[in-house]
This record gives sequence, structure tokens and C-alpha cells, in this order.
Amino acid sequence: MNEITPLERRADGGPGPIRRTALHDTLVSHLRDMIIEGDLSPGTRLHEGQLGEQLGVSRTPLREAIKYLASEGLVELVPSRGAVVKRFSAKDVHDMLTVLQTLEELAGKLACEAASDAAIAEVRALHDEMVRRYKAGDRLQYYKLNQQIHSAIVQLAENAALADMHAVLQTRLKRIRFIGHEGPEKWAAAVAEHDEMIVALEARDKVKLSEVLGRHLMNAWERVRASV
Amino acid sequence: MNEITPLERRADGGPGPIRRTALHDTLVSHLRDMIIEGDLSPGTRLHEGQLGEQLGVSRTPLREAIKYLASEGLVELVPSRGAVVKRFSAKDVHDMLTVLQTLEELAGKLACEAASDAAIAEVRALHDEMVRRYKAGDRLQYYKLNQQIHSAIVQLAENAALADMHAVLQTRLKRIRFIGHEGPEKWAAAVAEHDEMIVALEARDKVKLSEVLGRHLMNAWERVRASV
DNA sequence: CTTTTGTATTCTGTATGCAGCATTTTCTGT
DNA sequence: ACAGAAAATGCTGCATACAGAATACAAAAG
Repeated sequence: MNEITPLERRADGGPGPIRRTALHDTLVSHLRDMIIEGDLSPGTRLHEGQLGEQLGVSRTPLREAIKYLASEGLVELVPSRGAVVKRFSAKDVHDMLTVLQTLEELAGKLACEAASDAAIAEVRALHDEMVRRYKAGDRLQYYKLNQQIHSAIVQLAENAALADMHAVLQTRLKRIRFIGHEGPEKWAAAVAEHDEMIVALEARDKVKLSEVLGRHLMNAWERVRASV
Repeated sequence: MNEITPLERRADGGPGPIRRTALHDTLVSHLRDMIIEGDLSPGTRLHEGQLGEQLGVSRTPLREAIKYLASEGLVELVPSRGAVVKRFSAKDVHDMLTVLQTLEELAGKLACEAASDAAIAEVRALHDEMVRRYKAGDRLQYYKLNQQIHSAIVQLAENAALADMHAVLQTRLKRIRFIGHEGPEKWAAAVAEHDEMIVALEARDKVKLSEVLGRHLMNAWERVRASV
């Protein structure tokens, strides 16, 4: 839970190409993070005047960003009453995981067919780094690398639509997974599954990879169901 | 290709509860339709001043609607140069159909488990009506009922996330499918597949239903690939 | 004391205005 | 006549201003 701070407007001046900071994108990312990290908890009204002042932006671009997030499914638009952070029920989460599972199974199949050896090696590097973080007990970095690996496998599939849908669901779920802190034994199980994954990927065994990815997400549900 | 007309602002006055027509939603739907039906073809710039004047709306709500559609993937935001209608390559379409196929296979499985008999009967009604339209050679109504049936089956699955993802992809593809006018023999094949579908659904044969749905979309690709 | 109604305030929804960037047109030099 | 530069135009991006709806509060009636 961070404190709400004004957006950096990149007064820049530093070397390198002048970053054309499209305010819209910055705002969207910032708000998205605020929702994911719980600065804006479910049910909270997005107060345009107040929020805009805190972020140092006028209401116009803020409203545009909110509309964007509404389409992404993170906030809900209530006519004449603005926007509220969407609240997900346990069933919602389960439903999302079900779809995510199907998508990752597909990604696994496609990845085994489409990925280059070099690309697979990069995922392996991420995996090894994640295992190191696990052994070091660094939960946050582990978590981030975990997400990166799943995204990376989806990228390997080289299917833009798949990547889109996956990203949307992953974003919606981030808020939940962020909370779901599993115990040591479940954590170990998750790492073991990841090990199976990377081995299957390197062997380009699409049946196996698909199966492990599916199982992994089923177990993810078991891990978080209590906390939802 | 319709002519661009001002939005109806619902001056209402009629009986019944006064419909609170949220302008945002109206605008989004209207623009979406304009893109799907080809009034705004791929690559076209969405000129805020001009478009706003044609629709009888100021730039502010128009810009908000555009941001919403951008998140939906129908338009692309180019910094400092506004928004253009997104253009899809043949690979893009194929990728979308691949994902849609996977989603519908899942929907088929879930639908067989979750749907009530009454709900299935409603889909059957849509199907019969569609067959009637087919026999009458009414392409437009056939097409619309076809889409409705696919959406209806997804609804039967009672999985909001699945329905969301399906709707997004279906919308993106509408523009394409609208163009893809298959010949008589392919049309007949599509109807035959639909027949298999409804039979499998009524039998709650999830393996069969899933298989037919998948096959149907594979064939859909064959039907449209030439025109993309 | 509870309930209801009228009023005031606050917030959303929409329009307008201004500044900066991109593009196009025009002018100048070779 | 052609190439390059400079000015001009048009559009986007952001901020501000105004109107209408919703809510909260207070006062009065039951």
C-alpha cells in the first residue's frame, strides 16, 4: 500500500532520446498498479476531482484512462455515479482461472511448435533466476518472475490474440494472486511444477507442457481459494 | 455502408421508465457498429472534430469512447496523431480464430454441465429459426442468428470471464466475417455443423459438442481465408 | 422519536478554449 | 526548375468552465 503521489511528468533533460511520455499510457499504468497493489481496493469509488488532484492531472485525461480500464474490466462504470473498482467473487476468480488454464494449455502447444531454441533458452534463464529467488526466500521477486515466465511462454506461442486475452486475465487476477501467500509446502509444489514445465518446453513435448500448465493453474486455485 | 447520422439523444416522452441513456455507452456501441459495418474502414483516422460534429457530440465524450474501443482492440492510439481503425492481417485473423476455437471448445464442455434444459431449449429455438432463414436464403438474418447461437452457447457455460473474452474476439472478427460470404456448398456445410452442435448439446455430449465447435471454427477459417 | 420532504452541496457529464506538435504549403536560394 | 527551409494551418492533448444529477443534511410534520 503505497502513498498516492503525483505522476512524474518526465521533465527529462537527461540524455537519450526525449521520451514522448503519452500521459494517457502513464495514467493507465499508474491506475492499474494502484488497483493491483491495493491502493484502491475493490468497491472504492474513483473520485475524479480528488484523484486528479493527487496525481497532478486534470479530470479529462483521468476520465479517459478510467474508461480504458473499464474496458479492461478492472473498474465498473456506474451511470451518473462515476467508476468503482470492480469486486471479484470467488466464483469470478475460479472462472478466470478456468479460462486462463485453457489459454495456457493452448499457449503450451503452440509454443512447442513455434518457439526458437534461443527464445526457450531465455525462458530457462528466467526459470533459473526464479528458483534462485525461491531458495533465497524472496517472495516478491519470485512472484514477479513467476508471472514473467507465464507471460513469456505465452509470447513464445506467437499469437497476438492469445497474448492479449492472457494479459487481460492475468492483470485481473494479479490483485488476487498478490494476496494469496501460500505456505512453504505449497510453494515448493509450485516450484516443482515450474521445473516440469521448463523441462517439457525444452523437450518441445507439447502434450506434457500443456498438461503441466493446466495442472499448475488448477493447483493455483487450490492455493488461493481460501483467501478469496 | 450507412450514412453517418447524428446520434439519437432519446428525447423520449414516451411512457415507461425514462431510459437513462448514458451517452458513453451509446457512443461506444455506435462507433463499434460503424467499424464493424465498414463505415469506418481499417486504417481510417478517427477525426475528433469532424466525427464529433457528424454525431452531434462534443470531442470530450467522443475521446472517452475512443479510449474504450482502443482497450477493446478495435482502434489503435497513435501518440499525437489520434486514433486509427485497427487493421488485421490474415495471421491476426487466424490467430483470433485459433483462440476463439479453444474458448468455444471450453464453452461446449461447461455448457453441457451447467445448462438447464430450458436454456438449451432456447438455443434450439434459435437454431431452428436460423435454419428457416437459411432455407429462405436470408443471409443477413442467418448471419445474425449464427452469431447469437455461438454467444448463447457461451452464455450457457455460465462463466463471465469466458463470455468476456469470447465477446471481445467475436467483435473483432465480426468485421471480417461480415465480408466472408461463402458459396452455397460451404454454407450448407456450416449449417450441417450447426445441426450436429445442437444435437450434441441436447444430448449433453460434451466431447462431441466440443469437437464440433472446434471443427466449425477451423472450417470458418477455410471459408474466410480467401477474403482476408 | 421517527419519517419525510425540501434545500444545499458535491460530483459527474459535457462543452469549450488554449497550447504544442505534425504536416503541408510556400518561399527562397542555387 | 528543383531542393531545402520557414511559415502557416490543422489537429491532438490537456485544462478549465458550466450544467445537471445524486446525495447528504436539516428542518418540519406525524
